[in-house]
Amino acid sequence: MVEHSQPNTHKAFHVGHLRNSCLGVAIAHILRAAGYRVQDANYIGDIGMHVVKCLWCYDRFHRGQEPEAPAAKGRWLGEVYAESDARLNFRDDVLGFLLLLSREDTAFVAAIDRMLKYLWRKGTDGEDIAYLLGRVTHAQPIKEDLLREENVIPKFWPIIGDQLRDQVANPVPYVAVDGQAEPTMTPAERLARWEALAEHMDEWWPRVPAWRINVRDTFQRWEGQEPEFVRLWQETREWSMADFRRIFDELGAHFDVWLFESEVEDEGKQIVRDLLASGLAEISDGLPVVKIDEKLGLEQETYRTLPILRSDGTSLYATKDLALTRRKFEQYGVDRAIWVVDARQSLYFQQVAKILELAGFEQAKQARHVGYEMVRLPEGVISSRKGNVPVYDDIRDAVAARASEIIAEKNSGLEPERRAEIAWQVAIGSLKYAMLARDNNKVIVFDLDEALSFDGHAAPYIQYAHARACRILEHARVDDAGIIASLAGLDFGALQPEELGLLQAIAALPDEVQRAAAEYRPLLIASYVFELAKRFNDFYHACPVLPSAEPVRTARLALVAATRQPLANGLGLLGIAAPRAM
RNA sequence: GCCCUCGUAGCUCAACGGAUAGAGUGUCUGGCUUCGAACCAGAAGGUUGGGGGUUCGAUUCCCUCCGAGGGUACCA
Repeated sequence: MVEHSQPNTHKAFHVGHLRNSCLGVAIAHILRAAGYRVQDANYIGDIGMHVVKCLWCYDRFHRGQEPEAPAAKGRWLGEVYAESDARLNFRDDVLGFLLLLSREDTAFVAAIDRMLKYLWRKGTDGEDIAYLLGRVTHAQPIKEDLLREENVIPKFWPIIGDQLRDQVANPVPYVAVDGQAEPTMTPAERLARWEALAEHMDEWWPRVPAWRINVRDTFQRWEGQEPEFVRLWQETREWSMADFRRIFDELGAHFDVWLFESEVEDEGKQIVRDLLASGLAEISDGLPVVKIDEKLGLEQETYRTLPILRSDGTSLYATKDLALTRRKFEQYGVDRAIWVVDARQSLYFQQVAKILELAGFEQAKQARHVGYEMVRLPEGVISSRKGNVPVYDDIRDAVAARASEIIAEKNSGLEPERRAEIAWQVAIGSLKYAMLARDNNKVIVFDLDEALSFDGHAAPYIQYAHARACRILEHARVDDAGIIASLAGLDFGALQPEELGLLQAIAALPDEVQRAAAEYRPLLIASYVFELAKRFNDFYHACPVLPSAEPVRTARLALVAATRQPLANGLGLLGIAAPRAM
């Protein structure tokens, strides 16, 4: 069983999720091709803190404001989630920004220092000003609970803005200072960030603590299964699910099993009770945990300690994964369970498997985590705080539009319907290839401009080779049966190096599949199909097929047919379509 | 502190201990009257982060240092 995709409802499906789905789909295909019986499992994060935050924000600020069109609701809900996060983290964001300024900008520190001293002399909010002053000049974090007057930051905020505006208006060339980190933001970016925070400063800052309490209360509404809340959860969850079903359909991701976090909570809590009863788990500072190293008698920190339930009795990801992992082996009868989840959770999955093993569930040894690194943008990490989350739908639209444009330009004879279909295959293929032609343990730098270019090492190169092979066979008016009938008497005459190279590439597929399956590395197939397409191009340019005299013509036609098939098959393993024309 | 991953051409990436470390992209030069130019040919671009070691042979394995990212008890 390959568990992959795992999107969270009430959140946007972005380019990071895309890598996971592409990897999961490809790994499942490759394992099947290697001879295994495989089940694809999706695990929807339909409950948890993120859902509670989103629903709190919806209920409190946006009830009834959702768009009419059903197709637009999922995305809108994701925006509400992002807003809830921004509201609840507002103070942390503000203080984090101040810390960044005080660390990176000596001019800022000097100016703020002067202004604060001035205010202090005037006797304004004396102790808080002294505290802020100390923190800023020493580039130390400001702790909000050490502030005497709660609203000192909102009062202080315009002063910071004045300074930042001044820095933008009177730019000073940047001079590197030894031992000091390079600034991560330009003065203009700092000002923009300040303005974004300033917009909500007076309204949000004072309310953050109350909001946090509200969210905790909202969590209890879920735990208590309050009917009105459950209804709201079901309704909004479906908005996201409708989106997901469409996206997975577009990506060619089909699932044999749909798992939901909301469905394994009770089972998970039961396991926690069992673990506590058996003495494997214990309550430490009020928190149910398993001290794994201690139970294993390990001196060296290895598996550490895993909390398996919140101290208030609500469930954690771990609570549910313990139940789910057992269920995969017992209820679904699998003999190997694979988690395709990003590499940050690698320790966590080792912990889950080890706890089950300690509890006597031997099959947990056959649970494997296939990790992969994150997707970044050329300008940096994807972060909802920075507002640079590339939503899947937007990327897909951009790539599809570009594909359509290029097809119209290069193959104007195609009827519009066919063009639309092929544009789609090229666009999705391009995106998928960008996600798969990189090893699992490498960070992907996703550059939309690069994804929009269909030249070179990319899916369209391979799809194009396939389309040309198809066209040759079409011109020759031969089908597979005709090719097969001719095989016995093939005569290449003097075999050309390009023909030999192509033959070798064709023959390499089975070994590549086995290796890719053993190592869970679709990259090997991605490299293979590119290499095969390149060999085909070499052959194509060096060895005319249709104009050749018999018996070479028939032999080369067979070679074209024998290339077309593994090209299509290899692309298929990656979940990429192989159009017959482009 | 401890653990994991990464560091290869300007940029994005390959390379199952094995030949002169390869592609793409970008730059420069050429090729459509020829099965489709989303292609092809050529030029230029490298102390594989530094230093040790194992080996007939190291980008690959081991040690060490440097740099980047991530994880490390109530996020997922």
